[in-house]
Amino acid sequence: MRKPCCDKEGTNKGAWSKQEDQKLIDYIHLHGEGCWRSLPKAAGLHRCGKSCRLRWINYLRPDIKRGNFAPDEEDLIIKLHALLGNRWSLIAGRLPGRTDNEVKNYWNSHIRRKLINMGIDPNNHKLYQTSPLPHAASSSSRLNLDLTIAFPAHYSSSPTFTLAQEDDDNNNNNPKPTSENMDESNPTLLLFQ
DNA sequence: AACCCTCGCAACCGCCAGTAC
DNA sequence: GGTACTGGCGGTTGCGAGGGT
Repeated sequence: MRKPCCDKEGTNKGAWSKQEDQKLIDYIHLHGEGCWRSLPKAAGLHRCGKSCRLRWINYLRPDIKRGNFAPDEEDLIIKLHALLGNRWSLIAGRLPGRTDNEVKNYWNSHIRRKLINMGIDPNNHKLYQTSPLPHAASSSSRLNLDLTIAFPAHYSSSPTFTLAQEDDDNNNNNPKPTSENMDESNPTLLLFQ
């Protein structure tokens, strides 16, 4: 049996207090990131190591960009999601200052709904066969319908843009990156640099 | 004013891959 | 090669805020 990542007894859960944040920041400034399992004890925090890591990565890190996503960031997320699927950490890696959790939340709360309203299946970026909403057909007509994948029209003219892989019918809604298409040298992803 | 509902976001959970022994 | 440990990831949950009735 796998041991739990931490002793659940005596560890705090839920929202972090300012004091806890400060302890974590101070400790990482002094000792750097890493060894999350032993960090809570060393830093005097009654938290799980995983919880500390998450708090630092998603909220306390100094290089985090907070606030609304710019339109170009949103476009990039849509494009990357079409290529990579729900690989949020990879997508976030292409968005400086954004975290995987933030991108994931933004996708689920904003972009996903937006695509659905446009008649686009957010899972595979294809137009719905039968529109889930009455106005979906007219909305989708604003897109370039020549594309199998329904990217915004201004991407369709890019001569360098190619799909990582074709969707083989309905059993592959979230194409996973292969070692080949994850390669920095792959022209598919070079487009986004 | 009180209640209900929806939404956005922070945080948790469980699983998996990599690594050390 | 097998096992244990750790970090990282994606899915999901829970809570607070804000809007509507």
